[in-house]
Amino acid sequence: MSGVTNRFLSNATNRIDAKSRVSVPAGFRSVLVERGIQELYCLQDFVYPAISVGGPDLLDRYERQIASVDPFSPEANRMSLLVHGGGVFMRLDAEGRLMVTDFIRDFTGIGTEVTFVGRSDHFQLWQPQAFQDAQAAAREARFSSRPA
Amino acid sequence: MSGVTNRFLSNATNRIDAKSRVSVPAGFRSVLVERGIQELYCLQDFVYPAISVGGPDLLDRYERQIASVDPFSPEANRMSLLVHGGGVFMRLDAEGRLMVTDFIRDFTGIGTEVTFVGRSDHFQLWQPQAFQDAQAAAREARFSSRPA
DNA sequence: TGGGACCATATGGGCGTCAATGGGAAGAGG
DNA sequence: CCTCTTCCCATTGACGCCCATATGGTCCCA
Repeated sequence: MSGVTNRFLSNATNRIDAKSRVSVPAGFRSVLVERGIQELYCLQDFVYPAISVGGPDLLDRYERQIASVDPFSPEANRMSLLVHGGGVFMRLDAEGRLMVTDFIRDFTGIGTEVTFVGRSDHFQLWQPQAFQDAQAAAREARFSSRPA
Repeated sequence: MSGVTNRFLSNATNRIDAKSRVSVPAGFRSVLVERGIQELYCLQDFVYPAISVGGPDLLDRYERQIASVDPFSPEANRMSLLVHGGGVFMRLDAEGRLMVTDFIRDFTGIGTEVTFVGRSDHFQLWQPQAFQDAQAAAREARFSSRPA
């Protein structure tokens, strides 16, 4: 079924407080509950300056990929460096907020606000303007000729 | 299963004090406890300028790898030189710190700070900047095939 | 149909606990 | 006898856990 509560959809922008916390949009939180996700696995996106956030299954998916090659190969070493060394587990506080660490700030350029972007089976953290730009660029590339 | 306390994940950078000690991140320490690891086996990574740290099982795994290739190959010879000749056992002190020896400094270029990098079944010690660079390079190289 | 009670989300901040760090003193080894 | 290491305790700063407030929207009822 294609209900609304079991997928991460749409986007929202929230403010970061003085303690570097930001509320995860309520809609996303209910998806997390729906999916029984408590531990959040966070990883740098491979293409965009964004942090991907999902359940442990997100990590599983990458690990299966690693397992498919020789574990001692430089290839596997490189993947593990990103997936294991670059990935972080986080949890939300009682109010459904997460910490915006330097790890997240440095990679995304996030300053005072975070744009949450649904990606179906996970969601992402973006610097608001970067998200606008990337979306505009994606639109541009897909529908090549369109006057603004 | 992909619990959080039974694998080494994510990364953290800690300072080395005047006595050349550095705190192992609390998260990593609990994984060590979880796995019943007391003696730490350390050796040089085959690819990167990093020291790999794990339990005695880490040594086992490398020995099996050596055994799986032609024992007279330059490859096996080289691996044995590193694994058997280059490996070191260490222990943590009561506060969960380890000594940063010259063996570690020389191979990694570590100066005043250490970046601890989770690698699932073991973790690594990196010079902070070297880790940043290696990760950026790995991301650049990306995967040959990507998850759907 | 307009007003108001009610509710959920987002946001702000206090406070206790624990990890990270620094340094002193006792013990082992050369 | 001197140095290097190990054990122990003190400090501090970050993070988790808790409760308080604001803001916007919805529903109910007059």
